[in-house]
Amino acid sequence: MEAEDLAAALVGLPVFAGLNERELGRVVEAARRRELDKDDTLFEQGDPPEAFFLLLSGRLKVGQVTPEGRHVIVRYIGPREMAGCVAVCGGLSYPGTAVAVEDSWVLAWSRMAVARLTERYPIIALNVMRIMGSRMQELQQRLREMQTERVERRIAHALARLAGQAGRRSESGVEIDFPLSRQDLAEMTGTTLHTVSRTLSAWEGQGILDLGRQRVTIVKPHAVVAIAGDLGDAA
Amino acid sequence: MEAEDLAAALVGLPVFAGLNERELGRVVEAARRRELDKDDTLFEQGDPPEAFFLLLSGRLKVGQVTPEGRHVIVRYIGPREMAGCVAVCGGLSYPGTAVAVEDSWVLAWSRMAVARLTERYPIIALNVMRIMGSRMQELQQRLREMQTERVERRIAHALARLAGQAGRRSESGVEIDFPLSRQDLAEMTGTTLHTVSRTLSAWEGQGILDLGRQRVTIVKPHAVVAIAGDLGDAA
DNA sequence: CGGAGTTTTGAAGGACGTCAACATCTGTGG
DNA sequence: CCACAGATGTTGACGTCCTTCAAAACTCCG
Repeated sequence: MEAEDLAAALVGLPVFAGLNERELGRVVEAARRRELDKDDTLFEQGDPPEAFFLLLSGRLKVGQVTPEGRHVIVRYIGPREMAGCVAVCGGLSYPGTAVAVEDSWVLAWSRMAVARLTERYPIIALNVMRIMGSRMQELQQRLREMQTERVERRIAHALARLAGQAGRRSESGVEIDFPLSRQDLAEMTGTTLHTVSRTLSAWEGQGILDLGRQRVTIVKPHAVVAIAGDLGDAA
Repeated sequence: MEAEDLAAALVGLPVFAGLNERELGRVVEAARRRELDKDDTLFEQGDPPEAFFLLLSGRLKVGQVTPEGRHVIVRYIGPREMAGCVAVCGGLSYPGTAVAVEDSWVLAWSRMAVARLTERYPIIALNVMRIMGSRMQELQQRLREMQTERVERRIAHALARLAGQAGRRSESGVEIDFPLSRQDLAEMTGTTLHTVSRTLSAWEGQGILDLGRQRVTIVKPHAVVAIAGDLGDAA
């Protein structure tokens, strides 16, 4: 990919909204490109934040490990999304570990480059502020779900969110477009892989889902939304 | 309180770090002061975000209500802390409702004033970015707790956090310095007031706490931290 | 003193985690 | 090409943490 193409890829991104083409070119020049193979680690929980990333292609999984060794998935990051922004915004370390769940390409700006860019183009700081605001709303919503909702609903919510982020229309419905295990879903929703397995199996029995190894296809999206929403059953 | 005193009150605040006294004066001039009586509402969930606030004195409770009518407390805000920042940072509405739990004073900047100030003093945007970064870390930590920890520990965590934010040394220990009901603690930790009552009573029996109506005093802070940390019992 | 809000405590039931065993799939190497 | 190991997924039984339901005691305030 050439520099011009990269700049083109940045057009329309909320982070760089308000910059013209030439300015985008400058921004791209300050970045390094980096390729990640599946299962490669981009940054590790606790590391000093050296860079801020933008995902060009592929998909990342950001997770945390508790002192007791329990794994939690904070979020998945798709193409044209940022990663590492929390840490670079003044954090002392990355709060989580980012791993590629597919082969991926990222753009990386060093901490210094970020400082220079935000100084030169203050609008970037405003854009980041806006994006972090919406991420905080998202986090607050998940926190509320965790506090008030049953496991079944939380799983439905997670599936609905994933379908929105990474859903691909297939012949039988909407397929989550990256390898997603029962364990992953459990770590997203604060439950166990057993409960996830049971729940998904039940839904498959009702024709709502089509399941495979590390693969979920939503056959009846409306049913999933209904479960996530407020209806207890959705036959 | 006079304008000069207000400017003095702003010195040392992370939001306005990097501004000199004269600039702080300008910032103060752009704000309106507002008094809140106990139980007054500062802003309501869903309202369009009209202003951004800084708490001068007193204490606010930010909560959300789910579509099903369950209440969740997002956070408490103490003196010198910001409120409404998520919404003003590009949100379409306030994500929660802010209510004064004590008589309070706030400084309020209208949305337009915020836009003018961040344009004139870009460092403010950078500061806000930093603050939001640390708040996001805090939120992620709570989310992790909700997913991995038992109720008992979550309550201990909540108490430890509150003691840090609003603890006042009294003769018998550290007292949470504002009215805090069992229901409030339940809404912070995702449980019921019954479970909170039972848990706190047990701890009082062990001499860890001293309880009253809407009042909690931590007699043995180390025991609370131990429960929150990793030890199952703390006699 | 009355009444509303808060707190305590008991009992019963259920949602979900834990433990255990087995099935299935994938990739690797002989 | 097949066998095997390791990862992943399924399912059942059981226990328990916690919610739900219920009732009573307590505290503050007018």
